[in-house]
Amino acid sequence: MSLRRSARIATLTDKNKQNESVEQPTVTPKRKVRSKKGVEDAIMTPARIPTEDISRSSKTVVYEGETDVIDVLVTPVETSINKGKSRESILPLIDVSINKGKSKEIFQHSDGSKSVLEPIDFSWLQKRKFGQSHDNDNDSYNNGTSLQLNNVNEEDDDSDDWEEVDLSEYQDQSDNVSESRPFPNKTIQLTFKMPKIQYKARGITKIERAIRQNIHKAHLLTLLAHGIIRNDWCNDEMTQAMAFSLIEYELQALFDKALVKIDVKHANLLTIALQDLSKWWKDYFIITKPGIRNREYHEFGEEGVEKFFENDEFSDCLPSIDEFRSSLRVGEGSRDTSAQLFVVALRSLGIPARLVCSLQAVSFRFAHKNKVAASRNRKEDNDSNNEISMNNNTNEEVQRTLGLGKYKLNANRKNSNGSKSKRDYVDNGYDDYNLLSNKDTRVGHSKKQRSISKKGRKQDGNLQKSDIPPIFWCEVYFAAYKKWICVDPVRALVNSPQAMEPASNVTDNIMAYVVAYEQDVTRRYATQWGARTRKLRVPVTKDGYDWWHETLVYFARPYESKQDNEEDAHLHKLEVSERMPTSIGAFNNHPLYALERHLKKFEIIYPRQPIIGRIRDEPIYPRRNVKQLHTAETWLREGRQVKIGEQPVKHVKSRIYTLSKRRAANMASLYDEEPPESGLYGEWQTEEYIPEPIMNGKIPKNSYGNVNMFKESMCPIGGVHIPINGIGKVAKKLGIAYGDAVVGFDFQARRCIPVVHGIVVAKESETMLLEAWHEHASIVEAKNNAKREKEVLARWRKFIIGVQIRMRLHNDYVKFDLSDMEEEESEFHHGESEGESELYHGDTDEEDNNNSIGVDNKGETNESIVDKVVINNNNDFSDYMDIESDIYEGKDDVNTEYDFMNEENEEVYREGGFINEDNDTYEVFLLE
DNA sequence: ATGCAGCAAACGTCTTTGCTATAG
DNA sequence: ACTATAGCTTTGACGTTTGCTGCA
Repeated sequence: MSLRRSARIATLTDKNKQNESVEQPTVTPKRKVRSKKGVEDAIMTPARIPTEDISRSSKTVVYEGETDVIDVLVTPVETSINKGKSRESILPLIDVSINKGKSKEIFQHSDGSKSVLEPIDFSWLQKRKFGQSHDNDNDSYNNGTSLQLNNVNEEDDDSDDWEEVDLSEYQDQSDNVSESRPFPNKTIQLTFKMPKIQYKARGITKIERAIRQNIHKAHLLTLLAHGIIRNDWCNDEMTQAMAFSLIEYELQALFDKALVKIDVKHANLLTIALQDLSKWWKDYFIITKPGIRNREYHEFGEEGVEKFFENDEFSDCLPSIDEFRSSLRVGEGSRDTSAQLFVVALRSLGIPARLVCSLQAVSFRFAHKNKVAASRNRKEDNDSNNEISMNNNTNEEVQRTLGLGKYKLNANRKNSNGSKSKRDYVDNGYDDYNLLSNKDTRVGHSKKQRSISKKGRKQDGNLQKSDIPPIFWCEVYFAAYKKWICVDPVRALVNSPQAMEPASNVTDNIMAYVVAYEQDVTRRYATQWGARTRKLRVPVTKDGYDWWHETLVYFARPYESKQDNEEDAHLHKLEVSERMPTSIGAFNNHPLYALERHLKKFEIIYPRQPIIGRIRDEPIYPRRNVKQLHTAETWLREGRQVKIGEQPVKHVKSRIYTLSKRRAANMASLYDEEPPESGLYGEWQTEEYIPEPIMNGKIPKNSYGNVNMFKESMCPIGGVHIPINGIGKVAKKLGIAYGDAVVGFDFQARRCIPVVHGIVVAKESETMLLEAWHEHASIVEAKNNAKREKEVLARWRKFIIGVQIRMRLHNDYVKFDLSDMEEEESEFHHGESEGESELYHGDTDEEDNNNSIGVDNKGETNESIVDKVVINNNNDFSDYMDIESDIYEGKDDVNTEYDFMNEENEEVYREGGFINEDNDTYEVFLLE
């Protein structure tokens, strides 16, 4: 038996053909089919069948998952091809779909070889013509040993891809099913072994990346807002007063002294004062919590966040400024609060101090899978060992969360010696208002008031002396240096910006955005700005949109101070003087340095001096020497031309983008020609395109008979570009020499199509041409208007005649025959209307205006039963809305014909349309 | 354990001047 | 006979980025 298929079964290797005819079980007697020998060995190549097509089609495809059975129902399909251009043909089709929508499947054959199975392209199939008569009908019916797959055009020369399929093997089995009709139900069952191929987990999609980036941005904004609020609190007079009263007089005096004069000597004094103040602060303020920490993405959405917020120990939650003040009063809180209150203290002393925060937004980058897994495992381990080593776990967890690195928390938290002295200073009953009025007595106050101990006060020596970089710290402006100097009160560090940057392997403190309210000062602290830090921030998009910059502008001061300018200059200097990266990879896309190995295809280093360093013997060049190259054509596109005598500085293999080029390349490869290369030029080798002049009224054209007008500057000298499409015809008519102006290219279906916009003519003919154009345009417009008017009137005429016919039918057959309807109708007709008079609208000629269309019945049709129909667009139909809505709701069965009275007691006939309430128009359905 | 280089996969950019049949 | 126009063609290649892996 045989099977008629229109599947393309092509081969990868075996090109031998076996032309065996086959019996046709379906409508068409037999087809010639090409495929590879043996179904089992068949390798199906044609690809790209859209899976939707398969699912929508009537043909049946059964895929039974692990059972590896594919049922294929062969259905004869009648197809008309090419809109009647070609003969109709009948086309049996097979749908083969495997693995639910995967576009490409790999099949393992019995011999172990793998091949790609590509489903059948039905649209392609349907376009193939099938011959209606077949020479070998008898043969095919008789021997029935081979399966012939489609190809209809037996004479077709492109048959190389097609092979006969010997189905004898397969047929032996299926013969048992039915002798006379081998496939009574036209179902074929093909059995394949499922490929044992592990598909790699898909990588990160664009959407996932966008989601993460948005989460990152949202988180940044909340952190930014958090800092703004805390900074506002730092400006609170009351809190400042409280802080001021706490500071010992000696310290205050020291600051007063340092601020007397602006010079280096006094600056040194200020440094000392700051150091002393931080030492004092370190003693006064006890850190009980670490404050904000960076969290990994996977920790969100799990129990991590809730745990984080439930456990007060890890959060830095101060609901209002009251808690902020009380934290100052009590002298304990998170490390963040400590830094913030220190800013309060500085500002209370009149020191210009900025609150600095390294925003810890959850990263939008994707953690390495093993890292995530490791961290999860660690967590699980902890959970499972909970009972056994509760203490250790707590410590570990706390340690991890706090980001304390190698610092071990003291399991036996005792109130260490360090806090003893402080207890003396704590005063729960501190009176704010009292303080305000008694600033002079503040020293006494503070000393005295710190004598009360506070029970339950926790203090951890490790938290106090931890030397890990902070999240919050501050900056003090040194007028003498014209610089902002960083101060970390917790570690009593002054002017050690490098100590603020956490190690790159720390995960819970990532320095990417350092904001000094309100300035981005990241570059002061990030030592590897170009190589590392930059990549942690929301990237600037291709079109130059810098989200972070735009956001900060929104929050920034409306004015720019001199300090800001100085700072910008300083930060820029820092960026420029950043130390070189130490790894090869870090040079890739580095803003300052470049290696030759990272050059892109259209880039070159020019000039190759200076070499500013070496890494593993590779010279390091400044990034500014990396120059973009283009082909001569591309430069022309930019309105530039290569200078005479310049040679390409680089050659690259040219890529083939268009069909014509592909054909040319294929031809060339036949002759073993080398693939073409294109020469690249740098901008320094080019000059502004110099257009050719118009000589003797002749427009200079390119080899395609056009004028290149990629830029307006490319217009031929003495010529003018008239960017009006269609003006070429006019020029031609007038006999004016012109050239089509090519302004660019469109690319579709792998074809390049020049975009012509207007023409180029000699300047002297411009006026004449434009006049002719206007004339031409007005003629065309008038023609079009006349045409349109004619069409409109024709439609109205048709409509009105239709209405008249309908009315007459109604009156003749409905009204008089169905007496019970009459009553009902008459309601709508306002009691008027009997027979023809219903539509008759007396002498209304004078009522016609622009808003009405009156059509006189000139007896052109015998159907006419009315003289005039008025459609008025300007009336307020709201009065009729009730009736209209009745119609819409189907309360009225005869909802096609009504006439109404408008305000002028004028009948308005409306039928077959509806009122558009939105724009108060009456829309008409023209009944064909 | 850490950092680096190379690998693999996904994403995104680059492309740079027809032909034929039919209707009017 | 000539001109204008619709429809058809074939469904990309490869450079760059980025996460992953293995090695030193």
